[in-house]
Amino acid sequence: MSKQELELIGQDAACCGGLSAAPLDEDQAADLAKVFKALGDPVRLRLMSMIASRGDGGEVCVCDLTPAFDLSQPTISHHLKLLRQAGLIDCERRGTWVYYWVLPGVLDKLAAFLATTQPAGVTA
Amino acid sequence: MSKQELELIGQDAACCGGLSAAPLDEDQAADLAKVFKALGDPVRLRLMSMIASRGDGGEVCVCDLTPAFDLSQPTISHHLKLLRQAGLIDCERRGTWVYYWVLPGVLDKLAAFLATTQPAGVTA
DNA sequence: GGCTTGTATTGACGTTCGTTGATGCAACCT
DNA sequence: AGGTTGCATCAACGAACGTCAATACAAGCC
Repeated sequence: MSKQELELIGQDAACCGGLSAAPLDEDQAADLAKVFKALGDPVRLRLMSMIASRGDGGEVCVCDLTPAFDLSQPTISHHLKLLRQAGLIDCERRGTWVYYWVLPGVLDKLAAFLATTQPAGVTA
Repeated sequence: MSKQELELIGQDAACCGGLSAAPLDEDQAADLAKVFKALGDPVRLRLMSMIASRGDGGEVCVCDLTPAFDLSQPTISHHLKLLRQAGLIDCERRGTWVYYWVLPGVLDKLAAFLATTQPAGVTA
């Protein structure tokens, strides 16, 4: 159930000094744009927020997410799939229900990528 | 020349505790999604990076941005307009040329919004 | 004035995206 | 086994997006 994420925030965002450090090359830009594009939809942003606000290691059942929107169930499922393909979240089926959580470190790596003041000691 | 930005990263991202603090309401999500959508294109990400890497208060002439892409001049102009409407950059015409710069604080506010570990003393 | 250069806007095109109803699959319960 | 519930996938639709050629605008130069 959990496969095919991008795992690009590790190499690109963390290592290469961030958006303001130096001009991105085409590949870095293409990879990172996928992540921002995934966050560039109100429904997906709310989904991310609902999942992320469960705290570290927290999980949310799809059955708790869907009723918060005026959208059909396939639409929510589609947005969750996009977030998963962007490497932001992962999921697991337990019995009848499917639980989603935020992949650890992803949001902080993205934040570090955007920040203009680079945190000390990130050279490694 | 400089008008019609969003200026939403001030109210939403900074004040309301960030993505992981609590579920976003629809309005916050809609506003912030516009910013992430603006960053969700490889060309616009590279443009942002090229402008932001000029440092604090740094400016870039359009004539330095356009030749870095295999795209027509109107396309670059269009992407710059979207970044400006998202409240990320601003511009000014000086003589024949137009210079762009990153609006101060925007990237750091976005980074703070994404970070799961909220920086201390942001309650005000 | 006209000519040239740099940038923005317009109008059109093909592609991608967001959404839905219908359907399929997985797991539980009699 | 059959029936029910939760979630994913499929196929199709309109809307939004990225791109371009053509055009318009602004400023400098002759």
